[in-house]
Amino acid sequence: MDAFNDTEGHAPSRMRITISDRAAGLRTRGHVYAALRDAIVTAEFEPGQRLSETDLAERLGVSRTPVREALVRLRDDRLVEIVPQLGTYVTRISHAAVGDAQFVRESLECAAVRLAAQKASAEDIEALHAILQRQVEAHQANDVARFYVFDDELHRSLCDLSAHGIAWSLSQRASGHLNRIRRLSMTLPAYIDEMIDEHHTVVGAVARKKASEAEKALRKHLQMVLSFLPDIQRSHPQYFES
Amino acid sequence: MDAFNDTEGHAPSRMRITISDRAAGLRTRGHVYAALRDAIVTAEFEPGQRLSETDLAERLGVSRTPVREALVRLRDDRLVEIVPQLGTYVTRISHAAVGDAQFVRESLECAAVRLAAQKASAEDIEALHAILQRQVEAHQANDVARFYVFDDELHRSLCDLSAHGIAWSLSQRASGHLNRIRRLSMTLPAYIDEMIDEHHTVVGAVARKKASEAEKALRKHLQMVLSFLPDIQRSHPQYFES
DNA sequence: TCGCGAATACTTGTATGCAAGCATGTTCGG
DNA sequence: CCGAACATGCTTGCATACAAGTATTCGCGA
Repeated sequence: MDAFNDTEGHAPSRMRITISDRAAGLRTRGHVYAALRDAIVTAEFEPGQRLSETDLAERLGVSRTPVREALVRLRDDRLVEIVPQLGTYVTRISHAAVGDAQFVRESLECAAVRLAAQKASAEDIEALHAILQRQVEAHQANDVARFYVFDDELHRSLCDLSAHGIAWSLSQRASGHLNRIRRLSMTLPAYIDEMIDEHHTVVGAVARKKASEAEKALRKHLQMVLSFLPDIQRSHPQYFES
Repeated sequence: MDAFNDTEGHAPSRMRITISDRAAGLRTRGHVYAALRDAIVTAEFEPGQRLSETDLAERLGVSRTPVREALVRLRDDRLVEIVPQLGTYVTRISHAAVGDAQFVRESLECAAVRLAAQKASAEDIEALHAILQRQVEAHQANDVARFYVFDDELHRSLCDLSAHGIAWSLSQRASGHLNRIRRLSMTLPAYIDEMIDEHHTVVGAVARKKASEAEKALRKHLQMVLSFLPDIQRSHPQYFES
């Protein structure tokens, strides 16, 4: 469960880890993985960019060993490609990888929301509405970053309610390519109102314990991310492969 | 995609890697991960057993570095628990982990089989039937190991037909606890006839392009593994936690 | 004989050194 | 002037050494 918890740092998205951080907490490995993943997902490390273990180790103030372990995990996430004796590269966004991530996310989260609709208690529904409310406030404050924080929190809560929190862990772990698109599209907040509507639809269906309705609404909602793809590919063609 | 390909060695399940293997292929890392995972899933390394990086490195004829990387991946698989400055332990089988694995497998494979039913060509169906045939022959020859090899092959083929081979990769990656139960139950071949029947039902539904039927049949089939759980827990109570 | 303390032998986490291989730049030859 | 071969500097893969911490065990004292 906490296999992925390390990675979703809501941290201020800074990649340079201060010496004090290292001295204080000794969980350097988790920090390195989180920092690198965040840097890749936010496109601070651009798709296609070449990474150097030595360089990363220096910039992070650690040795190559924890950097290597983090890169191996990121390879499992399909976010980097390690070519022996040649180099490590940030993967370019591919339609196949995006499609796979979308498939995994739909499969797991839709299955989870069905269970959530069956199991959710009144307090659970209350908590979901609270998250929705805070997300609306973030939108009104024009705070896009916070908006997406609560977006994640809502989806995670839905998975947790299914009693299979692993759905969210695996979904996030597999959604590296999708999240890159999502982050890149943060400058295109055209559909935000629509997203909020869809969130209300999903939570409403869960509250009324309509599993199939909730699944259908969530699936439609998840597929909206894909609508960003053409725009992103147009504005950042060098980030995509072939 | 090949992130997990390393691990599913149909290899003769031997854990000691010969020197020649090491000198010849330089993919020691994949070998180490595959060997350790196989040893855990086959209960050669028993649940609860303490592992030592140094010991494993000696037995495998490599250094601690590739062993460590393999153990980190196995930690993501929830097959080992690494306690800093204390030791690395093979996780005991827990109902929660089994339930999570079952949830993931059902979600991904059932979603995949729906797509498979829609996309499968005549040749694809033919290939599926061929696998079924060979599995029946393995059963008639009383070769339980081969039976399970073709079982995996069938499930993998169904996922591949969905054009999302990642479904099988992630499913297997997440099914460590389930596979341990399956391996332990290889001495209880009571339901094998039933399994074959269910396989035919699934493939038949796919052939007739009945997505919902295929999904329903596959779900029922997947849930049968859980019926092994009480027996296994009775015969190996020390493998389970709490 | 029992109890407590200190030393020891382990563990993992990290850092560093060495080996093998590829790419590029430079230099020498035609 | 152009081309090819060689040397250099980079990369990752692996091995090893050091550091920090814990459990156990052995020895000593009451």
